[in-house]
Amino acid sequence: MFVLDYRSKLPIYEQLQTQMMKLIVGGVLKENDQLPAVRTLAMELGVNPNTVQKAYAECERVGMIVSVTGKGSFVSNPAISMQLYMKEKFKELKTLIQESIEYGLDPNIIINAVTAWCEKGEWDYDPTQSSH
Amino acid sequence: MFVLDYRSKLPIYEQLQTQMMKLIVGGVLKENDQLPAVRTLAMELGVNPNTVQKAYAECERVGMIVSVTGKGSFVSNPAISMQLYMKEKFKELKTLIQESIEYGLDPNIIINAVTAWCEKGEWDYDPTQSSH
DNA sequence: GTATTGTATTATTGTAAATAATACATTAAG
DNA sequence: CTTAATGTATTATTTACAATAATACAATAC
Repeated sequence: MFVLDYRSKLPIYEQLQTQMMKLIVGGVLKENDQLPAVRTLAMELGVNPNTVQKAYAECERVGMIVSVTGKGSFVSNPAISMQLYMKEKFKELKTLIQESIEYGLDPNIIINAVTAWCEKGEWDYDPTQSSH
Repeated sequence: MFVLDYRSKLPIYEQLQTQMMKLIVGGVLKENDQLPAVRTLAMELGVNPNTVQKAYAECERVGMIVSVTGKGSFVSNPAISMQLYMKEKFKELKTLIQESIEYGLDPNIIINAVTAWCEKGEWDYDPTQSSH
């Protein structure tokens, strides 16, 4: 269910957190689906229960899951999670674009690239190649 | 010349590296401009020479500066650095957009947002608000 | 030859992630 | 009510790495 990269600079708990959020937003995990118990998942992944708990806690903090002592952890409303995810992604996107423009990238080239990628599905489009 | 945030999660040497690359790509530093000596900059910033050296080494690794023992460190061709920067930024941008779409964001909404931001300068535009 | 510069090495310190080992709290099941 | 399973919290330890400190070496300019 989860894939960990121990060589990554990203902490394990962040990797877990990110992947879990993606599963929720991507619809793989449905509303009220029960997540593996902290100890169970820790066993499966070969990590410490505290590490899994940290990931679960962060997911709950942003409202993507709900954890209840004695019962377990459950996926909350996917629509709301999707909203959270969208907001986050658009924030990242805006920051990246602002920084790019601030340091000299041509806004029109950015629009052309994004359009080619999103509208025409031309994922091979490379704005740094003059052939376009 | 450089501003360090000691509370940041980013290591000092990465902050230095990033800021130096921006100065080069942004045209503040011209071709063949000599950078401060490792020891000098370390003194000015109140950090260890090794930390500065690490930042310089990384800038040289990607070809943005050239360091010569006994002479100093110098800005290399800004056009090439800009190319490198553009390639990197567009790679990040594509990855972010692909991931966003993969997990449900509407490609048209992305295009609209990017267009509003880049073409119209409407940095307040929020694609997650229905008022638009 | 001396000073300045970049580079390399070794040891030490500080911080944070991750682990380990428990303990406590709540819920479900019997 | 007892037991098991669950989430949560705490403390100590280990580990990794950034950063420092103190040198040493290498190449260049004067």
